[in-house]
Amino acid sequence: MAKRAIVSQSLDSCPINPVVDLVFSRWTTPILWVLRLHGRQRFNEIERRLPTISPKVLTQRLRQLERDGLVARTYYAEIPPRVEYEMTQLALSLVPVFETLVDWSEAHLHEVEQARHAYDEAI
Amino acid sequence: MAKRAIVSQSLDSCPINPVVDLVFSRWTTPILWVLRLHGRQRFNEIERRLPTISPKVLTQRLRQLERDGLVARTYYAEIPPRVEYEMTQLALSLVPVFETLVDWSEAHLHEVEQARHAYDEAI
DNA sequence: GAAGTCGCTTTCCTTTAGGAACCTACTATA
DNA sequence: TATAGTAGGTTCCTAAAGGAAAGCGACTTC
Repeated sequence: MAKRAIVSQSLDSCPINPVVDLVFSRWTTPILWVLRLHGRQRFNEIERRLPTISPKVLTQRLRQLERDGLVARTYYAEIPPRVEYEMTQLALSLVPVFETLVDWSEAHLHEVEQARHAYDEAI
Repeated sequence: MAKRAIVSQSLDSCPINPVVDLVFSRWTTPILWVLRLHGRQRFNEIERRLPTISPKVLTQRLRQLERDGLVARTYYAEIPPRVEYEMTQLALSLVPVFETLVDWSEAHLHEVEQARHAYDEAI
């Protein structure tokens, strides 16, 4: 808590840092992407579509996304229990942001590859 | 290396993941932001403007940004030595992306705050 | 002669994220 | 009886990131 306060004190000069922490921490964009592509779905469906995520981490990320208001969780007290996850309106408002990133990626990512090769060639 | 390959196998379904790794890994946006705000500058100037970064990490990040083609490094063999860093054209092409993030932040970040409070209140 | 400047590098240490494997209660199915 | 499926929780462990502090070479300043 105190550490976070000190860090943010220096990082607040970068106004996009809160959004980065929110949206671009590990696994959050893949999860949101899967939810966007395949709509409302259950825990195990998400897990199957993200083959390398462990259930522990998936739970952690989904809880965080739920707390941040980006994912809605619906619990059905059936047997066996059923839980469904979906993007919220707030998360949907991020879609244009993602599209901007996809556009940049398509336009410029190969330049990054070139730069890396050039850098590595030059030792 | 092998691990990275396995990970990307499952994360490539999220097409913005390479950009996220590139631009939104820790400290990269604050560094780019400082370079954008204050233009071409020296190592110690960046360090002073990011009070909590350690020189080791700043060096690591600058090298990575240089390799990725986002930052240009100019070395002057004077005594004491002088080094200047600046954004490349490639990095400047990211500015609209950053602005999209700032816009989203201004429009929606308070909703995230509200969602967190609501979640925490509900235990 | 001591200290400061610059752009790092090196070493050591702590923190943290994340993976693996196992566990839960309950039921339907084979 | 055994197995599978449901949505996770728990424990243990390791790899990696990152911070703190010291040092370096070559020179200038006090």
